[in-house]
Amino acid sequence: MDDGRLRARYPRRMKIATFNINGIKARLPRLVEWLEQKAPDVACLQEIKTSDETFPIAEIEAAGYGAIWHGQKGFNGVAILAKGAQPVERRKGLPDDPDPSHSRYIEAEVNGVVVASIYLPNGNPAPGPKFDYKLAWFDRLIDHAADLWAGEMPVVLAGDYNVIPTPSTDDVFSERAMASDALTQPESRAAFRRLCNAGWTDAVRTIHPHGPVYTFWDYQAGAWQRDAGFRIDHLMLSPAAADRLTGAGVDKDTRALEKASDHAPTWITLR
DNA sequence: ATGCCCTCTAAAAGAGGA
Repeated sequence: MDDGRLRARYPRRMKIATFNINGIKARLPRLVEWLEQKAPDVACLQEIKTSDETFPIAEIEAAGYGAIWHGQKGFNGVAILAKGAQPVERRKGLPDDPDPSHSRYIEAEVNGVVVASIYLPNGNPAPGPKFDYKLAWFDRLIDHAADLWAGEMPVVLAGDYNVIPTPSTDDVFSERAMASDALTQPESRAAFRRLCNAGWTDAVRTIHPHGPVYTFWDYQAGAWQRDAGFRIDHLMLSPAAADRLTGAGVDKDTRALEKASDHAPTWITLR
């Protein structure tokens, strides 16, 4: 086997991104540009907001990506794209979901890595049934993460967790402004800590231990212009994946474009 | 205190987002 084929099978570096695109149909030109410019090896998408039948697979394949998706008409919806490869689907939805009508989880194997694309419920208003649903969903994710932990392969749990991990301005422009929001509630943060304490590594914060690393800026009230953002898109790594972590970042330039999503793509590199 | 804005679907005096 020549070196080129070896590199294709065992790439020396793998870039894995998560991107809540807020509507894949409205965002398709931005998505294709981003794939061509940033060339992630794997892209986990959330809020594709389209049914399975209307997923724009032709355009994504034309950009050089294979894909699997778990769609839903109008809301939610997740996908996993792989550059020059077909992600091998492992599951759609979490185990034991009492309400499988929400399309919020899809999991695949790509190049020897298990990758999940996660759209955790927002949970507003808190308290209330939507907040209860968020916490219950998070508990099921943590249970499933324990099962993945027991497997052989490195695991990356990537997505929009809808949790601001800490009150620090490193994670949120104003804790006070967000005090009543489901994203900052003690129960939301406790669930996120349970995942961390189970041994999962918050990749972005590991690479950038200090300073703001926002991933979301609201469309309203000039949030982008005044950098009123927060950090809710996370890539959580199993030990085998964390051992290979070499870099992480946020594609802030993508948020500045016309017709941008309110989230920015967030990524890691693994050796 | 509330809404600011955006996308979806339906065709709204709307729902949902974060």
